[in-house]
Amino acid sequence: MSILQNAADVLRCFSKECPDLTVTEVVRRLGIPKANASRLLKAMREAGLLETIGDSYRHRPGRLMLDLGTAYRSSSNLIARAGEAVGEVSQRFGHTGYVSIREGLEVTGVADFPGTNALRVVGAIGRRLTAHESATGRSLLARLTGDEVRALFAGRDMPAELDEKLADIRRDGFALSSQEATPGVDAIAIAVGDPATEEAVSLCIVYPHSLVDDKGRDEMIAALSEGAARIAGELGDTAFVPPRI
Amino acid sequence: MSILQNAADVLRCFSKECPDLTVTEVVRRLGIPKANASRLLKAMREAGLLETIGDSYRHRPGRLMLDLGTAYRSSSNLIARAGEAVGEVSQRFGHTGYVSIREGLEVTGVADFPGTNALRVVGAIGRRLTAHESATGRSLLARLTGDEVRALFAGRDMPAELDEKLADIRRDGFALSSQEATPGVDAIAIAVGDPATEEAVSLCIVYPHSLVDDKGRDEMIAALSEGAARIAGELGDTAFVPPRI
DNA sequence: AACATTGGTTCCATTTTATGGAACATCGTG
DNA sequence: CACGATGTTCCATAAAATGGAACCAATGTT
Repeated sequence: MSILQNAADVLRCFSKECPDLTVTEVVRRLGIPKANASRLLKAMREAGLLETIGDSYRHRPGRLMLDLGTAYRSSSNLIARAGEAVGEVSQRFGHTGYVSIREGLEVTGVADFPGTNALRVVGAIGRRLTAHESATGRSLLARLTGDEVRALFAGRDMPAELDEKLADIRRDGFALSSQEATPGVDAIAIAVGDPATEEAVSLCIVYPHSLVDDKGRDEMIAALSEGAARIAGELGDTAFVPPRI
Repeated sequence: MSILQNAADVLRCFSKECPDLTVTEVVRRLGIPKANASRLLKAMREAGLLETIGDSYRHRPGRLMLDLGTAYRSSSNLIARAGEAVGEVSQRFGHTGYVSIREGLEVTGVADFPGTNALRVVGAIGRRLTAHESATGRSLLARLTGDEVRALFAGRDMPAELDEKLADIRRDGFALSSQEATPGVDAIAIAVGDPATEEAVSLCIVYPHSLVDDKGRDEMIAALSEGAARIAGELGDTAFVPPRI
């Protein structure tokens, strides 16, 4: 197996929750011989893929990785446009907004906008959610056909009401969640895609349930869908369903 | 040379300005044989370090890299704290703020806060600045001794007035720039370090020159230095100079 | 329609690296 | 000081990367 694969496996060990690793932690997680892990981390350090924290044994991703995240975002004008649209809505209403992408049954935030209200939802970026258990994930799943969704669940049980929920999203053009992943937190999500690159992103606003009534929610849906519709129009996304409240 | 080194070199080709690459672009930039580049990119793709955009020949950093940037930020509680402090100041005054780190004679933004004023400075993150030609860079250089700074310029000419400028920063505890990197844009920067990890970051606010008078500027210096002083106190940074306006 | 041009991949023998088990080194602690 | 936990070095073997050239495919060009 290529050493690149091993290096990538090491990198995959990092996350917001686990921001640094030692040689033995890598050994435990990947089940590789200690000697390999030691040399691998050393080589990755020398290549700049990792760096040590202070002069301790702890390793974190190299500084290089910061730039790559940025490059990723600007490589996709879908993400850039989506970020712009969400940023506007986030600022107008003061609630936190983010843009996320799906990979299999997981969704990850790629951009976020903190929101300005005193009571706001924080920390969306870098957190992984299960696609079918969040509005943002379902808005992305709804872009697939029923068969494609079932294929994603190959092996696992597909939640009973998911089909129905996705049908609703396909009809309405937007997804909602109320106190689902986090108590007291509601979310609105609308997905849009770029046919040229076959990417799709979800534009999402999260807000405290207690702070927003139906009217406020509908205003945000309208604002978000205006942004999404503009992007869909510009990029020629035919799968986009103009939201109807 | 390890293939990791080559892979890292490929990754270093990416930036905000160059968010995707083809095989031949890599060949041109790195001067390696075409066959190697082709196989290297393929291996990196298979490892998840890269991905292709749509079904074209263009490559961009893998999705993985997004998470790594996030991990990097949360690996350093200095960066996290600095981000918090800058975020508060940014929001209070509506101007863009960012946190950056120095590496040799370059500084890079690691976190940014867009600012809410209609007239604001955008796009700080991922952009590299020359350390001595920006307030944020000089605030970091001022933490070094004169000899250390001269060592950084080994070979190159060290700008004549830099020594003097850095002395001022060491005395005042903050750095200013007025229309230096960008016409019409001023900046305030204060550096703070974590003795435990030997990291240092700069807290910086950038704002349109035309929008802020001396009084407003001093208020921002005060707010920023309050945040910086709190961090310095908590982490025990003895090199920190409490700013005096 | 034949022909260069550009961009990418595959093939092969040779050279360079990675592997994993075990011995060795280092550090902090009871 | 001995212990346990962690990280590094050594070695022969197994597995890679290398680079030159041939090959493939799409795109313009006369």
